Formats: sequence, C-alpha cells, structure tokens
Amino acid sequence: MDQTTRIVRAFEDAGYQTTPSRRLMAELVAGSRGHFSAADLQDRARQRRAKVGRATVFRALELLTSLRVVERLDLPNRSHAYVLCDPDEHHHHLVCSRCGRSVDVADGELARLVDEIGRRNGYRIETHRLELFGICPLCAGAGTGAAVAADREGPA
Amino acid sequence: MDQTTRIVRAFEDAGYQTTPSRRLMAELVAGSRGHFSAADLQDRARQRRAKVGRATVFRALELLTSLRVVERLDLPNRSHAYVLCDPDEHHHHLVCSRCGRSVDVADGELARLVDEIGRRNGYRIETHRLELFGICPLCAGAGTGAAVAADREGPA
DNA sequence: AGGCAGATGATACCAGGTCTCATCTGCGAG
DNA sequence: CTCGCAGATGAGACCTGGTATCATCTGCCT
Repeated sequence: MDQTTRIVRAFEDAGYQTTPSRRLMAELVAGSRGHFSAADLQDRARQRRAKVGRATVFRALELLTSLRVVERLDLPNRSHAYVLCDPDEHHHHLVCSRCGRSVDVADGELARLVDEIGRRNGYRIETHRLELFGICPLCAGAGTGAAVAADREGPA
Repeated sequence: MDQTTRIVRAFEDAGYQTTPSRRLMAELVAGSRGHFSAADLQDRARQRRAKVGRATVFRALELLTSLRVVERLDLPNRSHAYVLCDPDEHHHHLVCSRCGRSVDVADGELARLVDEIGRRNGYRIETHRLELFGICPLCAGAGTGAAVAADREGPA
C-alpha cells in the first residue's frame, strides 16, 4: 500500500468521505519531499489543472493534522509548514534547513528529561515539543543547494 | 538595577537610541508576568494614555528578540507570544498553559541528546528548540484559573 | 435511484506582521 | 548650548496564513 492510499485510508477510517479533493490532497502530500505549506499544495494542484479552494486545502490539512498524518512545524524563520509523518508514535522532527526534508525522531530519553524538568520546577507538564534544524546528509554532500531544486514531488 | 533599566541598557549597549517609546516598551515588557503579544503591549500602552504605533511595538520586539532580551514562543494553540528571558545563556522555556508564566530551563543534558540524534541521522544540527507546556505551581494550587486574572502587570 | 449529511469553492474577514513615507527628535560634533 | 542629521516614529497600506459564512454540489447509505 503506497503512501497516497494510506492517507486516503486514514480519511475513510476516521469516517470522512472520500472526495476528489481529498484524494488529490493525499497525492500531493504523499508526493512531497520536504515540508510544504498550504499555498504549496494549492499551487501544485493548479499545476495539475485541478481547482481546489483555499479553504478546502486548509480543511484537509486540519483533518490530516488531527489524524496525525501530518504535523505542523514552526520554522526558525517564523513561517509554518506541514510535514508528512508517522501517526503511530509520539516523535519529534529533524528538519533540513536547506531542502526541508524531515525525519521523525523518537522521543527516547527526552521523556525522562522532560519529566525531570517538570519535577524540578513544580510544573505538571502537559506537552512538549522538540524541533531540530540542520543540514541533511544529501544537502551536505551536494554542496550549494543542489538538493533544493529536487525538493518538490517525486518518489521518496 | 531593575528589569526595566536592564532592558533600556540593552538598547543603549547595542547602540540604539533611547527614546520614550523604547523606554515605555522596556517598562511594559519588564512588567509582564507571563508571555505577551504585540497587541497586549500596545493595549497596555494605550491604557497609560501613551500612543505608540503598531509598527513601533513590532520594531521594539524585533530588536529585543535580536538582543535576546525576549524570545518568541509558538504556543500549542498556534498563536505566538513573547517572553522576557535571560540573554546570557542558551535555554528553553517551560510555559504555564494557564497563566502564561514562563521559566527558563537550562539546556543541560539536552545538548548531548541533540548531538546524538544528529549523529545517528547524519545531520549537521544547527539549532534546536524545546518548548514545554504545563501547569505552574501557582495555577495548580489556585484551582480554576485564579492565577489567570493576576496575569497582567505587577511585581514578579 | 433518491435524498441528505457532509463536502466544496468563493469570498469576506481576521490577526499578526511588514513596508513606506512624511515627519519628528536624540544626541554627538562643534 | 545649539544645530543637523541619522535614526526613530506613527499612520496607514499591504501581505500572508488562516477561519467563517453561505449557497451549491455530491458521495454514499438505504
């Protein structure tokens, strides 16, 4: 089962209708290399001569976020983006600041650390978020941003 | 030297002029309990019958951010806020999701963890950000949001 | 095959932030 | 002490990302 199907399935399993727009969103999200914004998706939809309303894109992203199929990132440059990720376990993101590719990172030892910080300060911790930014192996190898151009759409 | 003076001093040391608006911003920021937004500051300025342009507020916050006197938070509810914090060492924030009060948390063991994650994934990590959200001791004690009302202005 | 809950696109709106520009002022040189 | 100008300001236009409203359309269950 490929990524697109998995996403469509996620919609179905959660009781949402399968519509052309949603299928398209699923394809576009599945075909993204790095992170993407709502506007990216809409542009790419338009490139395929498909018309999707802005609201629909946001609605789809909202649903996918709630289904934990994508997650919203707050980038260091104060903009936002979404990334496709693993819905099954709590994790964080390691994001390439050049090409946007992101890998999921298990919480691991962090949980313990977070716990300890909470205890030391008397806070009851509810959630935490760790975001890591750096240069991915491909970009490091490629030198001056060669991987950037390859960012949009294509097999993972 | 009180907090306000410290902030004014930060402006001076960085070679910026000391103007009434900046002094006012310094006071308002220093007098904030939890986190605050640009709009909060402007409102509080207006309450004192001082007129500051929106742009000026943002400009001041931008400077203070670059001087690391304040930091920008991305709250879980997708809004933003600024918090006063320690300019002298790399740290993270533990933020009360009820009253917004924030304590600085030293990086500590996290650095090691981050390093390891980078190494394991072949990324050269440039920056990381950890944000913790929970209920602070005061709010936990006060029960239903009593501390919330006390949030704006007053001695730390 | 029919009906309706749920989905859609257009469009208006909102918040947070940036840009521009004409005016004003802190402050260092003299 | 005062003068001039770099730097700061406020007003307001604008931009981006996101939400709300609403009339219309359509997937899907019966």
